[in-house]
Amino acid sequence: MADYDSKAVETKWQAAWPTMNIYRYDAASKKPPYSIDVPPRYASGPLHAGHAVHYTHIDFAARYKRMRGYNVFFPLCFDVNGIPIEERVERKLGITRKDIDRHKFTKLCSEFANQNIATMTDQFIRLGESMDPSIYYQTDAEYYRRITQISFIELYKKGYIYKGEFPVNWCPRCMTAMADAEVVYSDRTTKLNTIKFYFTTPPSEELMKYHGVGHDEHGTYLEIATTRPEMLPSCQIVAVHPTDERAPWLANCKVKVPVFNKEVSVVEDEAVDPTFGTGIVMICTVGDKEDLKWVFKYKLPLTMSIDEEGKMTSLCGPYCGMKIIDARTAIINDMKIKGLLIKQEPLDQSVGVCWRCKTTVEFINAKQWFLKTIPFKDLVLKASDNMRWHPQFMKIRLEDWVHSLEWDWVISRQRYFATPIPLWECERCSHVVVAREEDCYVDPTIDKPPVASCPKCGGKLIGCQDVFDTWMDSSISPLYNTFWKRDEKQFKHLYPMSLRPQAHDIIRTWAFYTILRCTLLTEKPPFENIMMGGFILSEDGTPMHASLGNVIDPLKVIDEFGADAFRCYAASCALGEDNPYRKKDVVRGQKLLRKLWNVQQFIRQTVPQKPHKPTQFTDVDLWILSKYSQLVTRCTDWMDVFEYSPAMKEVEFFLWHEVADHYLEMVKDSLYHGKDVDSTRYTLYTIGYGLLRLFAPFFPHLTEEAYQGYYRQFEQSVSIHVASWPEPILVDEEKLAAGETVKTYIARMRSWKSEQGLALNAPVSVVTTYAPASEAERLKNNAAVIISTLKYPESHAFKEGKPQVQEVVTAVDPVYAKLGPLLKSQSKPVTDWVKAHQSDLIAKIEKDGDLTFADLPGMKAPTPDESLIKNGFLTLKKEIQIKGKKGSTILRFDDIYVEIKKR
RNA sequence: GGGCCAGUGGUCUAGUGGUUAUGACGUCGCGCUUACAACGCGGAGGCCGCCGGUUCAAUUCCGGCCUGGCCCA
Repeated sequence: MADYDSKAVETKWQAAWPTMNIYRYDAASKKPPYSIDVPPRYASGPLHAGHAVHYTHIDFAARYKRMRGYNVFFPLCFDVNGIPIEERVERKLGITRKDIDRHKFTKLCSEFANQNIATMTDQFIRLGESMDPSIYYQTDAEYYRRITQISFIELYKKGYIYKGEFPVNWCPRCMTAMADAEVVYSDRTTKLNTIKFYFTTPPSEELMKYHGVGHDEHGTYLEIATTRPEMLPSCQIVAVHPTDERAPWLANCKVKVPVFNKEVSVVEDEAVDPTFGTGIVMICTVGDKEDLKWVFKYKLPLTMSIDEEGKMTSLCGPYCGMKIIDARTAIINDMKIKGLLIKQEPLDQSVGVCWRCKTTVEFINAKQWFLKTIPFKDLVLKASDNMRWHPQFMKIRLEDWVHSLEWDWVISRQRYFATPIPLWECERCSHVVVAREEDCYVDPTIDKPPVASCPKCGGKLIGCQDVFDTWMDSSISPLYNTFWKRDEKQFKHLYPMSLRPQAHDIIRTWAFYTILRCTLLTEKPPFENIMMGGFILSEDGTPMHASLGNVIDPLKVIDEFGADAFRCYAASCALGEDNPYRKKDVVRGQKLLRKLWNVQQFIRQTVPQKPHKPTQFTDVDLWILSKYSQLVTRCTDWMDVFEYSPAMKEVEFFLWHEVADHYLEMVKDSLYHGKDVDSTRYTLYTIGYGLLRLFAPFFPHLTEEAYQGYYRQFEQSVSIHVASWPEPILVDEEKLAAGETVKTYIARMRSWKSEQGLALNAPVSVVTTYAPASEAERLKNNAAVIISTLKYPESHAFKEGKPQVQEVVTAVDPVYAKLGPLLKSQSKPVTDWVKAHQSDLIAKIEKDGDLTFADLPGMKAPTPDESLIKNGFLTLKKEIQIKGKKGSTILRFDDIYVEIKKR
């Protein structure tokens, strides 16, 4: 029979499945829905191994639920808005978005994304994903953006949207706002300048004894260290830590900003680092993110000393119009001349820079649109409590994030390639006119407002130039998927969705925003289960980065080993944990596939027709059917909680060891000689078909090939992927025990034969097997199987008891688990004494047969007469020292003795 | 600096309050046996990250530290 050819088989079924309609969500179906809120893949480039693993995990869930009888909703989808795509396009064409027409630029972005979508769609197919293209969406399409806009309008009507001023990250060279994600950090050395802030009224004399306070001919001053002296014009406040020894004297004092002579107060604040500089900090609008927090906390005016071009503003008096770095030099020089500079020292710091041009990022104040978030913390937390998190601990991350939120969500971006904000503003009075829901999708940079002029003052309405943050699109995926605002019946049927799968790095974004927005709009949490994938690292345990050249291309792996083998690696990744790429698990997959294929070949060859249920079963058949039933139960439990690694491991172990190594060897001879074939063929068919279905979510290609090539002719389902998930059949405890005894007996004899250089089926002249009563009974009942498997002579006999051998006790071992709880602190001296007096104890046992606590000196025995060996406080190690009859060899394992005629 | 997760034979990994720790890949030895030599049988290989604490008993529970990952400052 031919070897398994993964490449040919995978290609074949990947081509056939789309025509078979087996992965379709059927809106008319009576089956319960199982809806998956698939992460719309971001269209900036092809998938890497990490994405491939995540989507494969989702596919496991989809395939499993399909087999469990659900009408599975598993859309193919892509996320196509936003800055990273804009930037890829700019880089590719060597332009900035401002160089060409706005709408031409977005068209280029669209084309770029669509190419990536085509590539990724092909990748999904080659991975064996069962996504449904009939419910396809991409977030930049008008049908999707329409829903984004409607969801915004609904929230606007509820009063949750407002316009406010907010500083944004700004690159003065590229002249653009940017998301935090675009800011990278760079280490550089700068100068820390300690400068004088004079008190406007003389402070308490007692303050003079502390550090950081000085006096000269101009008065008393505070020493403040700063790396940004050019920010002095926007200095609003000075802060000291509340536990600082100077704080009681300093709080509420007034000091004068050097050079600019502006009066500011001193406040106490926990966030001040008392060990940095002089322990006193000046707070400006806005130097860095820490300043921003203070700005909000103290409600400081958002005056800006730097403009959009990175030049000093009119606030800066004589320095107005200078570049930042020139202004810094000039101010330092002026302070030196006026004696305001105490010292300059070098300082290593990490600054935010533009990822593209490495210019230091500044904060620029701009009018922005916000969605209220702070008032809804409890709403989000409650919604998350009503979802099942897998793994559970990931919920903590969401909770930490929600608790740490300090301001509302800025949803506007000064960008092009995203969903337009559907509103117009009056040129004259700033009155806002929002689009009508029925008009969406609208683009206010092109489309006319719903009213000709401002309803308030009659002024001209200007279309909003801003666009939405991309998370505004992706965080309504559950609403888009469930036909919200389009088909009320489907929406009621599908919402909340059954499962949100995602990675843990976007809990604070995708998970948080989705829960927030969907709950605000529907008053119900958006999903019932949330499954968190971990991070896939490179083979050496470091993160994959294009720049490090350690990115794993899943297609290369598939070319070499096949998609099913790659999926084996994916299944071996524990949920929620970071996993390095493990080639060995792909190799393991390849081996496992081959084994599964070969076992299926064996069944196919020995079971020509679907067998009827026999009236009588052999013991080993009942044994393997019981094991199989237990396996089905355990595996189902794992699948239900998205734990694919142990699920597959259990099935793998059963296939390879219980079935292939033991069961098949036991039944081969009977099959070849036509004994008990009804029982065995039925059993083989049952576990063969069952195993194939248990493996189907993991290895969709091989299982389909094996199904179509054999089981299909006897079964109803057009594909194994719509066959029903196996059910347990029977668990017979007595046969389970009997089967284990037989299996172990055969395995031991088999290893012995192998050690002797004998093949498993080489004849061996075993005369008698002795075993304790219960085991002898079980072995005797299965004598035929044992004799035929191990090739014993027909004359071999199973006997109860022991042969005539001499047994010697070689060691007495304490049983810690029994002795410890009884003796507590006495257990160590006792066990040590036992170990030290082996020969005495052995002699006593040989004389009396057992020991009691009274035999162990130096201890207070709670029950002095208790038999220690009989009651399991001590165990004995024994050895056979003399053979039995002449010309025989005795083998022993546990209490079983096997007498073999010497050759 | 903070939150969460992980640290177990060469590599990767499972798991447990009971002293003899699971499996895979690799490696070594032996063996072609009518599904499978890409297979079978066997072997070697571990102070379960480090330091303390709780306990009769800790790889497991607690605290601290170190290293790596994700997120946030």
